[in-house]
Order: sequence, then C-alpha cells, then structure tokens
Amino acid sequence: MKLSKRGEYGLRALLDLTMAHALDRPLVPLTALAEAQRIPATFLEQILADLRQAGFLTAARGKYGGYSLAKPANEIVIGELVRHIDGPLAPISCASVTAYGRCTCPDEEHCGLRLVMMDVRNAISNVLDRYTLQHLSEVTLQHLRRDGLLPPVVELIRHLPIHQRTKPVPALEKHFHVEPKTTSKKPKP
Amino acid sequence: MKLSKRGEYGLRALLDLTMAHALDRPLVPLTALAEAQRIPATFLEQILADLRQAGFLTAARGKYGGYSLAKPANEIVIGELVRHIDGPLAPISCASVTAYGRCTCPDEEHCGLRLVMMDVRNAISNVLDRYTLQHLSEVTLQHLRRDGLLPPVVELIRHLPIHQRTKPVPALEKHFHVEPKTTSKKPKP
DNA sequence: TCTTATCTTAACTATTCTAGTCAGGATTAA
DNA sequence: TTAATCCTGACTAGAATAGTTAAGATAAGA
Repeated sequence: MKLSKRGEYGLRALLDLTMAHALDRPLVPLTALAEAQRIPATFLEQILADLRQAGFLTAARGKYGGYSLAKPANEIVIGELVRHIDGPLAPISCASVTAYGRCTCPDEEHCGLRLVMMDVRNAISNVLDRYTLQHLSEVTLQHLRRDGLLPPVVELIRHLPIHQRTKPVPALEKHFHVEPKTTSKKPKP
Repeated sequence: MKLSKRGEYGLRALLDLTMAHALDRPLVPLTALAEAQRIPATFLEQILADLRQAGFLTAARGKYGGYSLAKPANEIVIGELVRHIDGPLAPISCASVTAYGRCTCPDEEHCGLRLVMMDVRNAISNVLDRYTLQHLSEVTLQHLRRDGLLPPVVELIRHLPIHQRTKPVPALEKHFHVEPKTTSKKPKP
C-alpha cells in the first residue's frame, strides 16, 4: 500500500510551492524546494519536469526563474497527483474505478476479495479525492503559525527579488497576433 | 497503493480454503488451490509455507495431506494477512500505527502530507481490519449459491477421501458462535 | 516394503522497479 | 557575457517482484 519516494517528494515539493504562493512567493527555484525538503535536487528535477508536462506546474527558465503552480491550489486534488505519479489508487486492477483491468482471478464476478478491495479503493479515494493542495497548505501553515514559524522554503528564498515573470495570462494574444512590446519608458518620480 | 501478487494469491488461496472448510472439506492440497485459482503451484507453495510459519495455516504432509486454517475463519482478519505479506497499511512510514518509522521529511510535526496519509491509513484499516476470512467466505458463497454454483476448489477435491488427519471438524461451531476454550472447567452434565 | 502424493527447505533466476546520477544544452536577468 | 536557472535524455546500482528448480521428508495405501 506504499506511496513511492517519487510520490512523497513530489507532493512535499508541491505543498511547499503552495505555501510559498500563499505567502506571496509564487515562483520558487528547484534548489530551494530540494533544500527545504532535503530531496536530492537532480531527482526532484525529474519529478517536477514530469509534473510540468502533466499540467500541474509551470516553469520559468533563466535567472530568477523557478516553478509555479499551473492552476489555483484548490483545483489540484491530491488523488489526481497520486494517480499521476504512482498509478491507480485501487490495490488490485479489478477494483479500480479510473483504470479498471481484469485481474488474474478466474471468477471475478463472485470474488469476495474483489469486493473488499473495492471498499479499500473507495476508502482511499474518499480521502485523497476530497482534499486539495489548498487544504494541505492551510493546515500546515496553521500548524506552523501556532509555533511562530514560517515554512523553511520561504525562508530560503527571502533574499531573492520578486520577479513578476508569472506574467498575467495574455488573454488576447491567443486570438490575435501582436507585435512584441516596445520598451515604453516610465516617467521617473 | 498496490497489493502484490503474493498478497493477492495468498488471500485467494486462503479464501478458497475457508470456503472449502465451510463445505466440510477442511483439508485442501496445494495443487487444488493452485489449479482452482490459476496460481503457479511452486509460487503458491512459497506463499503458503510462509503463512504456515506465521501461524495462519497448518499443513498435513504425505498422501491425502494438504493445508487447513490454523484458527477459526472469523479470527483471521484480512488486515493482519495483508500486513504479514505486504507490510504496513500506511502509505508512508510516518503515518503507520503498527509500524511507525520516521520518514525523510524534515519537519514531521507540521507536515500536512502526514496528516492526510494518516487519514488514508485509517481508512484502509477501517476496511481491512473489520473483515475476516469468514466474511469474505460468506459473501462469496452467497454469490455462488445465487447462481447455483460451488467453489471450483471444492469440485476439484470431491474425489479425494476425507481424511480425518486434522482435528475433528467441530460440527456445532459452525452453527453457534462459541468463545475460544478457556482453561476453566465446565461442569459436565 | 514400495510407491505415490503430499509438504519442506533452500537456492537460483529473469525481469522490472526504484531511487537516484550524470552530461550537455537552452533560456533569461543582470 | 556570465551566472542562475530549467530541459532532455541516457545511464546505473541495488532492491523487489514473480517466479523456477532441486533435493529432501513424511504419510497412506498396495
């Protein structure tokens, strides 16, 4: 019934990212996530690259780049993350709702084991599909606040400038071709 | 969140054994279990040997030998079987009740991931620790009866003589729930 | 006693999975 | 131009998984 290290690391990193976002640091470099959670950086790189390709994250390259959540934290369900990283929730394939497959049992229709495993599957889903990154972030931040602490990852990126590279989504650019912006000069105060 | 093949095969074989017992065939040779469930016999041999050493089964060697449950089916809890074969129910060690171990996370005390995984662990336990082989056997037999069938394993051993090598089948225990025998002597009528 | 059916034990193997590492490249801010 | 970042793909050591193989020990029945 194990969650893999990949899964554990991925979730921990996303949780840090969510908390950082909640504290106005929506862009976090991988190194900070890896250091805060003591995850081997090159391994985490793999994991986050995968989560980006799956649409959970966005990344900004280059100096002062990093990762951000691709959607609001309350739309990222833990169960979906676990399914993406570690596969179906059900202990055996014939008990899976989202990824049903026949098991090797000769008579699935009458199988009492299948019934109990379907109950297990639903019990897991009732937890993991109920909560989002938002929930985990809130409860963790609340615990930390009670002890007067901030998430370590936020401490680690305090010194970095806040770069507004998480540009406002260019709604019109998707519909029109527009010339690249000419550098308009700001009047100095 | 997977159950291993070992776990699946072990549970299927035990369930067959329980149903056979319920139908007055408490002693089943490995070959019948393997054939009925389409499990490689030599692999199942390994699994049952382990379950015997763990005290869930007894074995009778020699001709007309086989395996039997070592205790009444209503005392063999599915969760314990799964724990024995596949390890703790909790997805990560820091969420385990019966086998707690620190995970690699730097701040377990405030970890929201741990909380959700403890909920998952409890949800799994609430299913697997509630049901016994007796329950699974009953529901499976009921399904089979509804379709006018017997468990294949029982068909497979019909031709074998019933050898009273294990303790006499306690006829009344099937009809009444009786407490495990205590050492206190009851007055004889 | 001999044969046959059964469990016992231990070692062996092939494949896949896990948990990473490593090298080189592309992109961006300063 | 340089430093900090993400990107991609290949690589690997070790463990786990799912078995197989071989040489016994035991018991029933002829």
